[in-house]
Amino acid sequence: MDNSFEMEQFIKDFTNNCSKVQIKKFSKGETVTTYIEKRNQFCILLNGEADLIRYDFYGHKTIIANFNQYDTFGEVFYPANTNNELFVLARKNCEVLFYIYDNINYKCRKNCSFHSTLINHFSTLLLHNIINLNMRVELLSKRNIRDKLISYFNLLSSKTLSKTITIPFSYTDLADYLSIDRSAMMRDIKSLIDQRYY
Amino acid sequence: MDNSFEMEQFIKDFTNNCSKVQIKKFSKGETVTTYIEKRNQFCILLNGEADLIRYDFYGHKTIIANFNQYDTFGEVFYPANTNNELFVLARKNCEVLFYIYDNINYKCRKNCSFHSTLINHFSTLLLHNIINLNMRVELLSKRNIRDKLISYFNLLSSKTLSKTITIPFSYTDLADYLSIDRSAMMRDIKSLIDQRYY
DNA sequence: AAAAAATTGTTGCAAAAGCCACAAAAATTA
DNA sequence: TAATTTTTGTGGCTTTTGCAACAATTTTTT
Repeated sequence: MDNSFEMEQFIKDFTNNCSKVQIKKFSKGETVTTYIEKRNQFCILLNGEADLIRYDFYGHKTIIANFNQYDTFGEVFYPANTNNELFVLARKNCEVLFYIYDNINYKCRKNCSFHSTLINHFSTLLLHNIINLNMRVELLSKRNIRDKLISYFNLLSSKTLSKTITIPFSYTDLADYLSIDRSAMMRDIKSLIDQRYY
Repeated sequence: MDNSFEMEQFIKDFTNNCSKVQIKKFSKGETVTTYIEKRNQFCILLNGEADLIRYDFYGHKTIIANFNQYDTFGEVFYPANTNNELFVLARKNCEVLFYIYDNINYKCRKNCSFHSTLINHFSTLLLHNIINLNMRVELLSKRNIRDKLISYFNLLSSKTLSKTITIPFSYTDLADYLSIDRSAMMRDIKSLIDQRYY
C-alpha cells in the first residue's frame, strides 16, 4: 500500500525537462483543471490536497474525489461521453504534474528518463487509484446516512491504525463528500455520539 | 475505449501454460471467488458476465460492480483492511483467468509469453477499470432515485449510441445495483414514463 | 405440461432524509 | 483588532424513500 518511498524516487527522476511534462503550482482555492474538452490529460498531485467537484443543476455541490499526495487524476480517467462539468480545486496549496497521455508506451523523442520511470511506475499509480475508487464506491453504496458515516469513520481509523480519528473535512464538506444533506448528517452524527458510537 | 481487438490478441497470446495462470469455467449462479483472505488475486473475465456482491447485516444485497468481457477484478483492487464479505457471482456462464499478482514486472522463471503480453496490456486493463469505477461513482453520488435512474439510462444510451436502451438487469437487480429500494424505484420509473422521460 | 421460483406492479404506512431558516461560534480577511 | 465570511448546531415542516405485503405475471425447473 505505501508506495511513498518508491514515489519519492520517481519524482526525483523526472526533474529533467521532458517536453510533454509540465509542473505547476496552485494556491488554495484555485482551479487546477476542468474536465471539458477531451485532451487526455493525466495528472499527478505531487503535494498538497485537491478535490474533484461537480455542481448539479440544483446547485448541489458534490466532492466526487479528494486527492492527496501522489494521487492521479485527469480526463484520461473519464469516458469520452461525459456530459458533466467537473473541475479540480486546490483544497490546499499544491503542486501538480501534467502529462498528455497518448499511450503509456510512447516515449518522447528525447527518450528521456521521465518516460522510462513513468512506465515503470504507471501500474502502481493506477492500482492505487483503483483501490481509492473501490473504497469510494463502498462508501457511496451504503443505503443510509448512518452507515455512510460509520463506514467513513472506520476507513479513517484503519488508515491511521488508531481509534481516534481526525476528519480531514469540515462537516459541510463531509456532507458534500458523502453526497448527503448536511443538516440530516448533523442529526445522525449527534445520534452516533449519544449512542457512544464515536 | 474499444480495446477488444487488442484483447483478442492478448487472449491468444496466453494460451500457453504459465504456472501462475489458471483459467476456469463457471456456470450461471456459481461463485467465482470470494474476497476474504488477501491473496493478491487478479482476475480477468474472458467471457460471460459476473457481479461483485455484498450483503450487509440488514440482509440488503448490493451489486457493487457488474463485470463484462475483459473487465478485471479481484482482491488486488481492494485495500488490505477490507472488513467486507465480497463475492463474485456468475450472472451468466463465464470463463475467468486467475493470476496471482505480486509485481507486474516479475516474470515467471520460464519467461513465458503470457507475462510479456500481460505487462504490455496491464495499463490498458487498469485504465479501463478506472473509467468504469468513475462512472460508478458518478451514478452512486447522485442525490435521489430519479437522478440515479436518469444518469444510468443516459449511460446506457451513450454506450450504444442509441436512444432506445435495453437494461441488462431485472428491475430487482437494477435496484440493488443503484443501491435503492425496489418499490421506490418502480414508483420513480413510473413517474418518468408518465412524464415521457423515457 | 405442471409445479415452483422469481419478477413485476402496486399499495398504505412509517421512517428517513431533505429543505429552509437562523443564531451562535469559529475562522478568515481587511 | 474589527469586519466579514464560513461553519456549526439546531428545529420545524415537507418530501422522498424504505418497508411489508400481496396478487398477477413471467421465467425457470422438474
